[in-house]
Amino acid sequence: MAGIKDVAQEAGVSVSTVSYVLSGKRSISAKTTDKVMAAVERLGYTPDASARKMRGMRNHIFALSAPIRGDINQAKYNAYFLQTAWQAKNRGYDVLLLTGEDAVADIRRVTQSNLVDGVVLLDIEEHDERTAQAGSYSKPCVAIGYPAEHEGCACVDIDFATAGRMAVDCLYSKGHRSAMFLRDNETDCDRGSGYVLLFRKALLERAEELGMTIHESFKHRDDRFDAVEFVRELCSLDERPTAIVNQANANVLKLVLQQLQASGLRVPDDISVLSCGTYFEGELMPQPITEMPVMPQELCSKAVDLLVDAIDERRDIKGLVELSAPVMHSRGSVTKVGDV
Amino acid sequence: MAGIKDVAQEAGVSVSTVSYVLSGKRSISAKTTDKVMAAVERLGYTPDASARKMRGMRNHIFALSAPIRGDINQAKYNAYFLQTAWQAKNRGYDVLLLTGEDAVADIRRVTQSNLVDGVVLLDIEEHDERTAQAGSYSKPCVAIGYPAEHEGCACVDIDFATAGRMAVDCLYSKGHRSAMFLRDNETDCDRGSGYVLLFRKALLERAEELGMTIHESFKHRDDRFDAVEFVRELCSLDERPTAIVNQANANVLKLVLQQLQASGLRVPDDISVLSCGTYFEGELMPQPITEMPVMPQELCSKAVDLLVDAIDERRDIKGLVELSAPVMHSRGSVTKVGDV
DNA sequence: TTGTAAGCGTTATCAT
DNA sequence: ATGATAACGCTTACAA
Repeated sequence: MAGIKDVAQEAGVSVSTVSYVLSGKRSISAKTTDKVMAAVERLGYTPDASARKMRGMRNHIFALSAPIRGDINQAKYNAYFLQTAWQAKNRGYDVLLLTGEDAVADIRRVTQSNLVDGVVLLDIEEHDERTAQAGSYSKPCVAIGYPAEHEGCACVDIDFATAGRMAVDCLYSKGHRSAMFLRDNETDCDRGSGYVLLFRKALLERAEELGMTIHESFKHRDDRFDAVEFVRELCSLDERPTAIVNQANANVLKLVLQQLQASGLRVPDDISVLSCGTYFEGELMPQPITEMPVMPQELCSKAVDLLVDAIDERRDIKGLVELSAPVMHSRGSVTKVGDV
Repeated sequence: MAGIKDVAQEAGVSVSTVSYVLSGKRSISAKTTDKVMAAVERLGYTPDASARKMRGMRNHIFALSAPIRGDINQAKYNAYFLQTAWQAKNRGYDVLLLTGEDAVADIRRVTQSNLVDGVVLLDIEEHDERTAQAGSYSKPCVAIGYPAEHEGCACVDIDFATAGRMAVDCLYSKGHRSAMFLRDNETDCDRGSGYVLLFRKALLERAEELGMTIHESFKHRDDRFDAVEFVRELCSLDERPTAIVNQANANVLKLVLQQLQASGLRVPDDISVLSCGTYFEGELMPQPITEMPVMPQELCSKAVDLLVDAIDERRDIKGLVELSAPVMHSRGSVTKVGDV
């Protein structure tokens, strides 16, 4: 591998001249510049990343922590991986993927050894060890999610409390007085994903305020969702709910939509469907579903911007919380009901 | 940040002693070891990754190239990301994610600057610039896939040619003489994903040999698969095919299965379904489907092993090709037909 | 068993 | 406008 010394020799100049030509940090004569660039070209010289960083320069790498937890289907994080990597590249950073089970240990290892300049946290739980320890990391840290303990890092998330209220308000204003709340299997809740809890709390509270009824239902058999049972319960309720608020994934919702059709219930004529905190972009739904989606692109973009700011501008982002307003994408699956 | 000098001072020994205690490369008295370890603990010392690598040591990072191509649904690569990261960690390596559109440029950048010790290539096309250029990378490289040009790197893949023949043999031996070939929308084919081409070629050739009829069908409207039209065509054929060979993704197959049911065709009584090169583990299929799956775990494991071997043992893996035998997972969706 | 010092490839501070 | 050189934090050959 050709080093800066080889280039200097090839060009007949000193190493510092080569360095300055490449960095542009001082004025160099056109002739010298040409000689050096030619030599660089000829030798295929690329500066060594480690040596460069030894001089106190940035590494231009940050860690992306997405611990693999056996029970969870991780497919939904793919969009976050790609968006983070993409945004990082836009800002001149590479992404080091950390998927080990002991996430805190991994983060400590890569931050303390100066392998990375910062950390992005994915798949945040309500009580997340990674954010709880963030204050002790030697590099800035941004969480995509909104955990209870977040003094040591910045947080970026959708405002799920508002989303919960918006969901109720949307339905209530269209005359709905009773709705089913459809969630994924309980794993996520047990783990305590913050957004699920927040959304549910706000949903129930706002419904209470307005005097709207929310039926919670968990129909899972052998870890699989039972759509037939769900629809059966829906139909058997005294005052049949006129809407479904969905927070489950695409597969579960598809099963429900199918079963509704099989039961002769048309969407939205017989029942409205509103999906929240989901991401059906590109998913093949039987019909378009009105949605307040999560926004991987927006969240990742914000997170990366914040982190790069903290790194490059030495900005202190500890404890910062940025919640994005939920956005309602009307796709016709929610309609008015009654005499409203 | 505490450095090795601080530790040496704190422990009252020389820097080299600290280094040797940590590396275990020479025998140190128990007393000294204790003193040093205590100091390391007290100061929370972690060696600097760059400085370490400057001394010719490995970086213990490799690049994972998965270029974002606008038209493709990247969700299917998630399993490969995670498996690669997981296997890498088992072998003591971290993974740097490269998703830039100009993949070759990214790879050159990280290999030439010694940021990574090796490269793993994902989502390989039949004619892939990344493998075509692999010979000129300054680090070893493994492709998960089997492209035309692969002199400069190692390749790890399922043996899709054999899979194609196995699919035909399986159906033929059960009395099937005519089948529909169901593929994803044509994007993958146009791009020329190697495995799709290989599988199709072998499938058609073997069918020809045995005198079996394969109907190819592309029913896509507005970039969406039209299951209704597909089943209509299936039923309208003179000698109605008794089997479907599927290579499309879970969503497309689900639509077809649904439509078959709607048309009164039962699987496998009225029509057999065999899926190849897919990965339905954990997907919610209406019913279990006999499958020759792709095997992310096995492929990634092999790829990582190969790469780590090349890095740590300086083994030359250029041009190496390792094809895994396809495995048939019988799940009851293929049955005998006629008087066999 | 332990210490001293050279050197890895850069960048930045001097000097010229 | 350019060159010589110290320094970054570590590993290891050589000395004691």
